Amino acid sequence: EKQPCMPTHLQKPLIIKTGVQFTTKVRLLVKLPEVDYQLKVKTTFDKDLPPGRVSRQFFILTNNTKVMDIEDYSNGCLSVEFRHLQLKEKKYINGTKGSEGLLSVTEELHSLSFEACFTVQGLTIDLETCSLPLVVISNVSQLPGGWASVMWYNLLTDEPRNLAFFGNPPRANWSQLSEVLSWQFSTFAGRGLNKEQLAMLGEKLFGQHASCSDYQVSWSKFSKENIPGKPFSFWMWLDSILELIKKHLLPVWNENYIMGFVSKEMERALLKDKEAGTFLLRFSESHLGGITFTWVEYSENGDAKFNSVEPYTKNRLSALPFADIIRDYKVISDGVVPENPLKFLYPNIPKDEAFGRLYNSQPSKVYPYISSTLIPISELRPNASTTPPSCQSPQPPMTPGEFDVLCFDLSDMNSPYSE
Amino acid sequence: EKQPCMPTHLQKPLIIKTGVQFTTKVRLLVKLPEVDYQLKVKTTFDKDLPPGRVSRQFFILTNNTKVMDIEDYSNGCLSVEFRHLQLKEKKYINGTKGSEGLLSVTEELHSLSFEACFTVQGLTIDLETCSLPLVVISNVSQLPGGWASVMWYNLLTDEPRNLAFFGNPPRANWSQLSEVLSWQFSTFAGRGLNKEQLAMLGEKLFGQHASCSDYQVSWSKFSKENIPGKPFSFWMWLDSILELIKKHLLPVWNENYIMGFVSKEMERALLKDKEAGTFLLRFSESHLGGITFTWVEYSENGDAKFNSVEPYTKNRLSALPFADIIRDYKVISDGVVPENPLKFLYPNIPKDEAFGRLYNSQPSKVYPYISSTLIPISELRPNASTTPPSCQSPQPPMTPGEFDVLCFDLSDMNSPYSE
DNA sequence: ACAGTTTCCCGTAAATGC
DNA sequence: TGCATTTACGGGAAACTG
Repeated sequence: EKQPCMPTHLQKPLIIKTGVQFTTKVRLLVKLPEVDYQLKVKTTFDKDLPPGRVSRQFFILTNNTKVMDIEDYSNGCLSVEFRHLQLKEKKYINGTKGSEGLLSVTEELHSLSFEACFTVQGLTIDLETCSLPLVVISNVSQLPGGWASVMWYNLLTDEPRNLAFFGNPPRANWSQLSEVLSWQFSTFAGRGLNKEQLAMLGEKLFGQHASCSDYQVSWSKFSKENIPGKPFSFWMWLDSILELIKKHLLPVWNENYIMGFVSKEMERALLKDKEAGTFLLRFSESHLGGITFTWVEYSENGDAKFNSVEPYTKNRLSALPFADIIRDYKVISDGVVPENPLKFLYPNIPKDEAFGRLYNSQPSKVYPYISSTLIPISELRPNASTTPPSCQSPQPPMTPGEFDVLCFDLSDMNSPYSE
Repeated sequence: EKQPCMPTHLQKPLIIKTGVQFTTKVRLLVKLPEVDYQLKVKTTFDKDLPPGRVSRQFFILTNNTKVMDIEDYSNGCLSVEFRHLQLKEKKYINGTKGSEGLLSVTEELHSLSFEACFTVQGLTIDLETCSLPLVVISNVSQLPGGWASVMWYNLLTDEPRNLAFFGNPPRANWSQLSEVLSWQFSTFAGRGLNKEQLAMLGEKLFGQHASCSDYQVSWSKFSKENIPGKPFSFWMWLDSILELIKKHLLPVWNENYIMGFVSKEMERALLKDKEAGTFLLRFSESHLGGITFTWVEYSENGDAKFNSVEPYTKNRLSALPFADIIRDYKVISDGVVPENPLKFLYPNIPKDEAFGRLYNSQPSKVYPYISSTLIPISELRPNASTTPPSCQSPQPPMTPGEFDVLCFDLSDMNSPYSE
């Protein structure tokens, strides 16, 4: 006699942080006859999990029952919104933790259940439904891992609540995955990734075999294994860049001035033979969340020389916005007057024409003080060098594909991390 | 038959933040005969307060009883340490809040009580004692206000628990107060304030009448009223500087390179006739937690010209350490090659001699990148000016007086804010 | 010892209360 | 409405815990 209130469509797992409030809403899609009594809904965390299935157990710290109400703004159906819900971990549940120690916390999927019971014409009916899969984290530092799970789940299954998904996660085709990655950028940074940028990402995952859009990526390779020679996984690296854009590079990114994902080889191929002082902007591949610029100049004998500045990370960028860095960057070679080597944004846009609108208005007058600003400089000693390796080929931007976002009909989650 | 376990000596109020753990320890100074049973101590917050006396009420969220133990490292007396105590505010206690709405939260004094009961030879004895006065805050932004209360209480009363102290707080003699202020700096920043620095502070409080060491300062003038023309009180200003020193200027302050508290008039009097490029370091009087440098230069006709840079605040200083700012500061006047105008720390110490040891080691090589650093610059347009007013006279440093710190015998508090 | 995970708590921002 | 105070929670770091 327990029966799901409604079949639900494709549901996305979302992320909840313990100790941080979230909101969830349940809507009754069937019209009940004669609803003149109160319909109480109770929400429970991980209600139906066989114990031991997940290694961590949580409970709802706050009030978890509420009476349904007629939705004011809609067609009069019943709904209830739980606010200020908060999750807390159950500690020391009979000795030790559950079995699946193989999964990391962000691979562990959970769910919220909703129950209601009512009697109509002498017949008692139990309604029950269950939310989308959820990832529970305890610190925002786990958010990137949580997002990786969300993406992988959405991409690779239509099952509404396969909580064991990460026990044996399927591989993704690069053609699908690259679309999702581009969608991340268009959703959170306002502009997706173009063909060349995606090609570079594919190359990072597969090596030089690139192009092949039906290569497959394993979950592990995507977000768990470190990139060879680096102390972080592919997704951790990519997400650090997404964060950098969101917090410090939004206008520059949206103007499409950041080529960003381009190999060092490609970079050289592009800049070679461009006018001296032509530069492009590229994300660091060696450090998390860094952006650098590379410019070309020519020695007396005509040899191209490529210089890249030490990547700027969030700390530096919060001291000085990136456009201002580009405007003010100076190189001092051997006591000569400092000069800004950045003249043309690749392929040939005069710097101020590209970035002019993005420069910060100059320091306010703070009478009686002399205003002061920070400027980024490099001092060149005549004994540095850089290495040159192989090559490849990119081009202009393309519109990111649309990612199919489906709605969650019956219950609607809202945590700070839900979108 | 309730009797205080021990008279206690001078006790200092300390600061507890709601929701943040603190520790307190009670020691039984009388030796009990035949202690073969467990002596349980219970701690209560604001136990004896007549309701309505304070406007906010709090309770101990965590376990508040514990059994006394023989202190291992000492002479075998009984003691108990409560850890992980946490305070939470009682909400909506019978309608509205208490009466004393006149006091701000940091003026409201509270206390912790400790009770124990034991039976010896058929005689039941209740022991009870009560902690030092306490200030309860809910956000670290209230910490400066809390410290002001702690200082005023310690300075002006010997009463162990006059919780009504701020109902009518006495005035302080400047001679006492200045000693306490200096002690704040020597305790938290490693170096106290000298005679000249204190004179400048006195002047700020009293105006030009200064010198008079028996001037009195009211509690309100010290920490509640704003300085005329400024949006902050004297103590808020001073504390912002203390914080700036603690976080960003410790070595420079301890080397005594920051004159800091010096009026603009005095500054000019000092720098006048010093060699061009002589500078001194001074805290901003117009903004909270700022430090600036002022240097002297001379025009062709020999007139002294004084320049002060826009004060550096914690944000700037966390992007670039202050010593490096001094090392790298450059002024660009009308396209001429940038020059560092700072040559000699007042009175005549060559800059690098003074600050050399404090400079950050130069940027690490980040092959294959060109390392980069931020430098502070000012661009001078030939239309700025500065104002000159009156004068006075400072000199070299003096050792700060010792502040009489008395121990708390019976119970010992420990919160992150207790010292 | 160590890595994965959680807790702690400052500091900013937003919300709340008076 | 404005100011005083509290709550919220990201982010860095420490503590925990197998």
